Amino acid sequence: MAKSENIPVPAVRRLSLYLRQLEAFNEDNRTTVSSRELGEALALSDAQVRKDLACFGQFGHPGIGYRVPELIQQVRRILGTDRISHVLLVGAGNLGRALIAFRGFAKRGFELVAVFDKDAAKIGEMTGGPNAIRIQPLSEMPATVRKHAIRVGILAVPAAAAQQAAEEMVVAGIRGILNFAPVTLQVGAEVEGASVDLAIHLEQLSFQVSGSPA
Amino acid sequence: MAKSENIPVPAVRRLSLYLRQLEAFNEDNRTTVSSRELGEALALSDAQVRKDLACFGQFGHPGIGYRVPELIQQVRRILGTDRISHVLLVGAGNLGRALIAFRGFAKRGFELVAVFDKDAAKIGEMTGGPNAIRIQPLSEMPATVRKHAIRVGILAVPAAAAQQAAEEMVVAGIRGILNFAPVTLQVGAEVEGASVDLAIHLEQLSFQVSGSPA
DNA sequence: CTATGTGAACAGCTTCACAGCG
DNA sequence: CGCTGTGAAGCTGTTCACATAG
Repeated sequence: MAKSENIPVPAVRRLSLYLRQLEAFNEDNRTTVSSRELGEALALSDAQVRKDLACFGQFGHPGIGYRVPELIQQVRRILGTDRISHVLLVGAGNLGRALIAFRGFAKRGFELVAVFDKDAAKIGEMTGGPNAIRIQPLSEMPATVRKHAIRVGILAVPAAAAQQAAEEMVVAGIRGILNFAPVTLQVGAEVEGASVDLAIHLEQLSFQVSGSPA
Repeated sequence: MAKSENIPVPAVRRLSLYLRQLEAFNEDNRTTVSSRELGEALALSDAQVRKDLACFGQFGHPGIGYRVPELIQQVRRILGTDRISHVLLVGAGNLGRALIAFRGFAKRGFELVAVFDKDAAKIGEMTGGPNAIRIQPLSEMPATVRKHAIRVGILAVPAAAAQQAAEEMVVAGIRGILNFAPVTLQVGAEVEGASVDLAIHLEQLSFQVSGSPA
């Protein structure tokens, strides 16, 4: 039975990995999978897989394992990606444009419906590449957020502009920010933040590669 | 004194955050910082900051705090970024090109010195934008890795090509892979891996935004 | 016999609280 | 005094081992 409280944060992170792997199994027409198989594909123990899933309900079938399509549906429901979520982007620079062209979002239940930039020269311009979309001024953000019921936004502006842009996103009604700028955003507790800093990931690898013995 | 063993993985992750914040303080010409101030800027407790740093040595000065330039130097040394590290990129698609144009690497001690792609049509082409660089065939990777003493590589190819590309990187001598493809790479224990999956980060935000009360 | 779900044991990380130094 | 460094305590997450179900 679902332990509605006491859900470890790491378990939620792994839930996304389970979903990704389950979808891979599903495309290979696997119908069931055991906790051991799922764990092996993700370098986790079987017990870990079972404990994580047990946080949210009883999805397994003793002697059988987990039915792949069923579990996919359940995990999507838990993560809130069983319906399409509208997402916006602030910052149409190099990274922002790469994100617009990225086709991986739709597959996972996200649709990029609006792009904003501070630079007046970019406003109104259509971005190139696939999924082209019109760039709007920041002033239109509150209305667009309301219109499309957007809750999550991606922030891809230079470090110096990030804090202010984040504040404008919060004012516009954004509840979760995926931040690509190399700064720690100071936002209220009512807003969730997640950061991706490319240089930091390289640093971590650098440490691991230097530190481990040959 | 440095506890040369028993270094918590989370402490190493935070080390990169400390460095980033210290550099921000340094640009504001702050000369010293206390564990409390450093922690506040990163939403961590003062004790956490002290414990983390104490894993690697005694850098603080009682009554004063930490001297900013001194600590920056120490942390860089620990992370292995006190010298420039050469990095390669596999995959010159949308994301790859955005990474090539990204100026944030150099500031943190990384230099992108080579780009590889499987697509014969792209070979030899110079990428556009800043930091333009020639695209090489995968067959040249082993020689280039040796020539530039490259240890870390960025993998930015489609999911279906990622595993094979990763294996070629390992054969070429790469020791750490930063993977942007939405798959779990199966690599030997002698190779370090780190993954960035944009859809997964959005999923996590989606969960947090849905799950928390209004 | 296979594979889940789960209490109990274990390990690891964080917080606390304070001695000690400048 | 202010602030670090650190043992001890507390807490959270993981692994183990087994009862249970198909």
